[in-house]
Amino acid sequence: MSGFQRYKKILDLFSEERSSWTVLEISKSLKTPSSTIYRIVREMVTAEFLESASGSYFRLGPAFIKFNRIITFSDPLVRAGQPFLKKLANENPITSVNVLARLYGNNVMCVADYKSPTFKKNTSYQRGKLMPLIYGATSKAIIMQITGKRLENLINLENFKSDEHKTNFLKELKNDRKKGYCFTEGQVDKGLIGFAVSISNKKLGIVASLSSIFNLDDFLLEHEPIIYANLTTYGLLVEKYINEIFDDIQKYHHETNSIR
Amino acid sequence: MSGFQRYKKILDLFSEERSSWTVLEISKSLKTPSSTIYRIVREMVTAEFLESASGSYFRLGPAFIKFNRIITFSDPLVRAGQPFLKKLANENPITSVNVLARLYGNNVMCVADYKSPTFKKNTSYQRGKLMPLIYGATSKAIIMQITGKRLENLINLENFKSDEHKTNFLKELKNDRKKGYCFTEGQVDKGLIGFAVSISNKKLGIVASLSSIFNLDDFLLEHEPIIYANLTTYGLLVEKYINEIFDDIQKYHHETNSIR
DNA sequence: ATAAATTTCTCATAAAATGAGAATTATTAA
DNA sequence: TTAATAATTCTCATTTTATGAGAAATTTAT
Repeated sequence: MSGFQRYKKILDLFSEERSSWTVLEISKSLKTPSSTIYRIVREMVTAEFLESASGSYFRLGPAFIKFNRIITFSDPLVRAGQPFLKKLANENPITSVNVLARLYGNNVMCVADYKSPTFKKNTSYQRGKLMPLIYGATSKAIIMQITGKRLENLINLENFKSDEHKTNFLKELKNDRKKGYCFTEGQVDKGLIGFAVSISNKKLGIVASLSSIFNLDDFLLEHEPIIYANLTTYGLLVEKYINEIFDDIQKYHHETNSIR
Repeated sequence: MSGFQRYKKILDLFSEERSSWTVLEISKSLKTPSSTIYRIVREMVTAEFLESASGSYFRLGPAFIKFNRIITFSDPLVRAGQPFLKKLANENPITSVNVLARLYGNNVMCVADYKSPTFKKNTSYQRGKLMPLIYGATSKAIIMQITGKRLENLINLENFKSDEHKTNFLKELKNDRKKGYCFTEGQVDKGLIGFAVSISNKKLGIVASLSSIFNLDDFLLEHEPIIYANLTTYGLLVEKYINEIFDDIQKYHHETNSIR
């Protein structure tokens, strides 16, 4: 264990299911002497990446809330897209969950979501949640932007049920790429359907998607054109705003650099 | 620079105002050779605490979104209080921002907020935001729970305008402690007033507050009793739920320990 | 295609992390 | 309160890792 890994390994123990750990538990889990873990944990508490809770338990610290906030208020994709999610929800013909997701390393992560107040079911689409790479329209509208070697690498990390499954997936991807949008049914959550369009910005290295998720029960065929129209319109708007934000950032850096 | 500090110092450069940095900029700013920074940044990108953006810029990475999510879904205070903020907003006689904040190290941080849809002004009360320790009802309802040496230490970190200011603050604190709630006017944002009650849980080491912020212009004296009644009721409810969550956690750890 | 900027690599040296166990401090129970 | 136990910090010799200067390679811009 060395470098940042030393700290990362500890943080990675914390999850929704298990959000507090004692030093001894960490020590056992990582097979590392407790005197070492005590030292490391103390460091991380000082840095506010962990905080000591009751008993001798430790929890994730406030640093994550702080930095998350900075991202929310400065990430180009979130800044550009967040305000449109609610509008999209309001203009959709039926109650929906609307999601901005992007490729982060080898994962798709939801970075912003807005659920209509009337949407009842709990969904897997929530900010911060990692999504499966090969299931759901949200992810497909992201993967379909990737080609060549990069696509191959990503795909190879996934567990397909069979070779046929894989071939089919790639075929669908090609089709979706032509159509410019994705549709899936029940791939992530039972009883839900998803529609998605791609969002990207080369200069900022953003590979993302905008999607609307509906209850299958609410859905009628006549809704489809409106849904696609909405997604396409807002998708383009988001891209436009990302560009504007990019220009702002450029300008800002230019200024601060010339001042220096 | 050693240990976690090495990484923390880099992360601390990132802010809402300046959310992307090049290695060279970091290197200059921290007065550390760029070959060293390149190595460290690479590590952090691998760990998803940073991500490379356009040009040669780096941004905060997805790890923060992920861990923030884990906190949101597992932090006892957030879990217990979040669902009540909207209810509180709906029951308040006038449009409001409702806030859960807690003491984190030597800072007060907002950990959840709900703004009535009709509330127009932008406020400083947003999840993840660090609040001034000695201004605003939100913070006072937190500080007033602290006594003795700990209070002295906290207070000594603050810049009071004068000795009188400090004495007054401590006097007010005593008063508020007796009354059981706090009120301030325009201390954090001009034109806004705040009401707050304390929330705490010794076993979990939580020192927090629940507060409602209103436009001064909307406020009438007759609203006051309702506001206090709401805050008190919901404050107690939140504490009750924190206790229940605590019991759940205890039970969970008991189970996982005995299985092991 | 060339120049410039960015990033990685190498390696000797300096610095820091490690872990066993002792010492101290908190917590719990009698 | 006291005794017992658990949690945390400390110490230090040893091992491991980080450092930084500059060369080399790669990427990006002209």
